Amino acid sequence: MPLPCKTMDYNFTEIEKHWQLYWDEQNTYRTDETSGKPKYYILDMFPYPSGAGLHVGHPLGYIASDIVARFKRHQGYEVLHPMGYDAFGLPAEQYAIDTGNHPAEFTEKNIARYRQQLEMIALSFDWSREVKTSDPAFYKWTQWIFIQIFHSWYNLTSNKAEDIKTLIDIFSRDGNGNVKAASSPSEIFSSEEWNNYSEEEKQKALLNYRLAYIGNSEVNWCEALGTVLANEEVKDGVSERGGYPVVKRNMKQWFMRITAYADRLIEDLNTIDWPEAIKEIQRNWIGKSIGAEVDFNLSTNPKSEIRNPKSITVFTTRPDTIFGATFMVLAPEHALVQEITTAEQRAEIDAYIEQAKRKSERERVAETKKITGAFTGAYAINPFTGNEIPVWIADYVLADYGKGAIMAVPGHDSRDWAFAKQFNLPIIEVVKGGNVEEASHDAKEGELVNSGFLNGLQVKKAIERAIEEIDTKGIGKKQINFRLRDANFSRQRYWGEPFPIIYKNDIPYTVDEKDLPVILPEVESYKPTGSGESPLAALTDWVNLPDGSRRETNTMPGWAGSSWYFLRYMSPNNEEQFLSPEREKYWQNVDFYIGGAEHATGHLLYSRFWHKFLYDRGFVSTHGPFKKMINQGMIQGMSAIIPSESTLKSSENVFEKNSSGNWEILGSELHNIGLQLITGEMIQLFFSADYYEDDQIFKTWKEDHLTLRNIPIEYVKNGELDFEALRNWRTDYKYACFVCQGGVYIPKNGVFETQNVTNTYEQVNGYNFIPTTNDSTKSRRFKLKSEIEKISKSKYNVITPDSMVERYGVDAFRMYEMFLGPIEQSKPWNTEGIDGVSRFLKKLWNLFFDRDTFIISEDAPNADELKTLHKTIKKVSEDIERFSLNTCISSFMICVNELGAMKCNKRAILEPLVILLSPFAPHISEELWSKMGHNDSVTKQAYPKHKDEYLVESTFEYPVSVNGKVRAKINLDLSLTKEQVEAEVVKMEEVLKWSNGAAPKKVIVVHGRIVNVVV
RNA sequence: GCGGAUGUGGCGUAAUUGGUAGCCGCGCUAGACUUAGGAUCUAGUGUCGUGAGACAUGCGGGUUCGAGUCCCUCCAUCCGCACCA
Repeated sequence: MPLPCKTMDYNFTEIEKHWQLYWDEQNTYRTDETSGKPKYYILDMFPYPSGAGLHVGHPLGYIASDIVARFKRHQGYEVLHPMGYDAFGLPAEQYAIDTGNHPAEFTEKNIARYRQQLEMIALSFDWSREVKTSDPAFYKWTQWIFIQIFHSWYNLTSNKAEDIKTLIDIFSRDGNGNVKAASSPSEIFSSEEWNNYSEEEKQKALLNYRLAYIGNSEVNWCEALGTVLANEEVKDGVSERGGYPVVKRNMKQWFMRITAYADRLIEDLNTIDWPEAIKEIQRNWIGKSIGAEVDFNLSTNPKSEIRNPKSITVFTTRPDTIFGATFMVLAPEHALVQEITTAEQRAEIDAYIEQAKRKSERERVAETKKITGAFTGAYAINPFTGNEIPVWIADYVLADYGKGAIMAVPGHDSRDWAFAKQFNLPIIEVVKGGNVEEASHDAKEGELVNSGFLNGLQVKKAIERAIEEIDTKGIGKKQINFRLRDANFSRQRYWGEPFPIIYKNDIPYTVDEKDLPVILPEVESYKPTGSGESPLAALTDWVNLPDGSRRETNTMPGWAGSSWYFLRYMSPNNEEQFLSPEREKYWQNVDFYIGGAEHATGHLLYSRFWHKFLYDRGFVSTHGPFKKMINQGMIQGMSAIIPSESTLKSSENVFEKNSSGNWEILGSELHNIGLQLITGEMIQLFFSADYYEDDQIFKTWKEDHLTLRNIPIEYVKNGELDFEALRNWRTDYKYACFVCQGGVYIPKNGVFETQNVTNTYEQVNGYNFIPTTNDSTKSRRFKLKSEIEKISKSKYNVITPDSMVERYGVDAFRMYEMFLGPIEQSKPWNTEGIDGVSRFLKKLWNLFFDRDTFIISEDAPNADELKTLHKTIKKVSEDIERFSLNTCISSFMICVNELGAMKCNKRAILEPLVILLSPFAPHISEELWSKMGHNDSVTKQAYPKHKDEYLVESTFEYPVSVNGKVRAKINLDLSLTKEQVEAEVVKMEEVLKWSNGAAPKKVIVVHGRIVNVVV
């Protein structure tokens, strides 16, 4: 059912409307697991529906994934290509606080706008699978997964998460003494003790082992805002919104024991096809370091008050440097500090601890370079040298990493070195290769010296040897540490998933699964309570249950829903299970994931964590959620920036005639041209970019007088500023004048009168142009300075897909987005280039028309036509596979240019071409397909395959280079051997000319490629 | 400071394995046509030079018959992390 197009005009608006309706009615993009085809799951990252809607940067990844999805359908795959929304989050909450309206209202409005824009650009999503994290039908299952995590523990022996029941069995049989689990510190109990525990005591003990547990943690507390902030809301120690001070505050929080998975999360990175950059960020974030734990005994030095010598355990990655350990440093919070501090040093130590505690986040950040510390008075014994070494405390040692204590090796650690210099502690060289008097030698290479049995060994070997010795002596062991911390899972917010948790006597219990979901209740006020609790805490009726128990009032963080949403798409309407097992079996996991790199340590890490947990517990069958991933680059905006002067008052004159008789605009001393404003209004001067660049006087003047102003980019067309549009933009621009090197454009609205210059007026495009110089080299064009910046409302550089679609159509827009360059690269959006693809579509359309008549020829194609087609099929298919979509568009252009030159309108060529193009430009393809007499959709056709036989050449024009520089060409039969080619080449006039007739020293023939003659 | 990525015409880019650097498009220049347009078509367009030619892929070296591509040094830009022992 083609549109009855009577003319050869390519009317994209009608065509696109028509076919979108058709696809909608036919359910063309509905996914069907029962098709029996092989599966392909291609996913876009979950968008947060912001109030601003989509700009041209957003659809880049969506269009790319859509092309791949359509391509895979043509290839016979059943494709899952869904879309939904990460609908909980801060902007909606902030909106609610500001307006008093429900955040759901704001969210719904934004979702509607997103949906409308996404549908507009013909993304082939199966919309029947749309999900929203804020929908109770969805978050019921987020809560359900939380419950599973809560009822699980991590068994280090089996190296996986297990049902908490298996732990309870172990406890009742053997107690916890021999349990190897990822856990919080807990007291040792026997099976007998366990069995005699009350229910409450049991629950308390189990909480230390659960994968979701309650812990005390420092949160970012912002007093001025009366709320807790997420890390990403804090910048340099102050709140991102408002810039108020943020301090650390200890609060009870839910945690996810992601650290249990640290090693598997780091190891699995080697098995997935993700961008190296993301994998590297995750590796650094998890921060695996291999080293050793070593005990240092405290000295019984008479100066020390220690009666029962104890030891301090440190973690080090450089056990080889232990002979160079000349002092120790503990974190101020270290448990032993109080115990070992001598009476003499107590005051100093207490003062140091006190000031370290008081430091706000901001001060801590600001003072990272200041070296502080205090001596405890205690000494430890270096187990290898036997020397007494002083024990210090300093806040450069972190309490929650390793053992919260280090052996300081100032010769080979720059932080220790700085500390030693500051407090005059000894520095010993133990690895050759630097000068430890001047700087520490941190490099992990060199030969050991001053190190007893390690002398002469290289660092790598020495590390192994030192660990062996530490082990033999029984003072420590090899140890692996991770930088990764357990993930805070509590938010003191309203707009998030409520926890399925009820407290009885302060012990958390999960809500019965049959009572899920725990619905987010309505509240009176969305404002923070000021006490650091979520707004839910104010709902006493909701919080307090009749039996005296109470609900958890925190909500889950944004990443809860996004950690598993990709699984829900497989069976979005299953009311009985979070995921239908048979669907999981079919879809498994995401084959190809496209999105931004900004989620490297958030969503992309947490998703892997949850997925692994679900795998351990048998809910999914794959190790990881996303097999292959690509990060699309950011599209930047092109901002128009104009220097402007806005302080001129009407009473002042603006231009003046200089001694040589030219009209000039000078600095503050300039004024006084024979032009004067008569209305008494303020005027605005805008200056051309070349004025700005070239004029020295102007340059100095601008410092004091000019502001660089962003103006709406849509007022710039083909590099020219639309004066009228700018003047109408803001009322204070009503009398704007435009100054360029050669003169000034003044609006003809009669606001100026002239003195002595009446005759020099020229009428230009509705403006009075007043030349200010006789110098004809000075340009009369008004040029714009443009700058590449992030797309944002405040820069007036937002371009919406809507405006592009209206002017050029969806197909042109889609193709242009891809044409911009490689998908991974960030690049600026420049609307001007879209004409190129727009012309391409018209040229393609015209291939099918003879004047106004649609004509398709049934003639057999010739060799050239076949070659053009098959070359294109080959290139496009290969390029989609390697995700190089910009080069696909080039190939299509070359193809249509060539067919146009051949005036080809043969069905045998154009039919495959239309199928080939349909993933990129689905509307025009569908229209042409149906015009060629087909009743079914082009989207259902098999993708063409190229045939090599049409591509083979019999001859090749060899470039002939002499000493590596191409000097001539020669057309030779490809059947010639290397020797035959060489014989032909050496005879060539050009070659003889460059070799002065002498025989070449050497001739290199690369068959079918190039010939190089060395003379 | 550490780690990662990227540097090619006026602009976006191409060159999949070491083999003709600049494909495709924008812009620009000239011309044609005309219903005078935000249309279409033709030719040209890396730089210098009248020309032969020379020089050109951030800078400087190296390997090679041959380097945008491989190796070394440096520079610039962007993005992570930032006292993690």
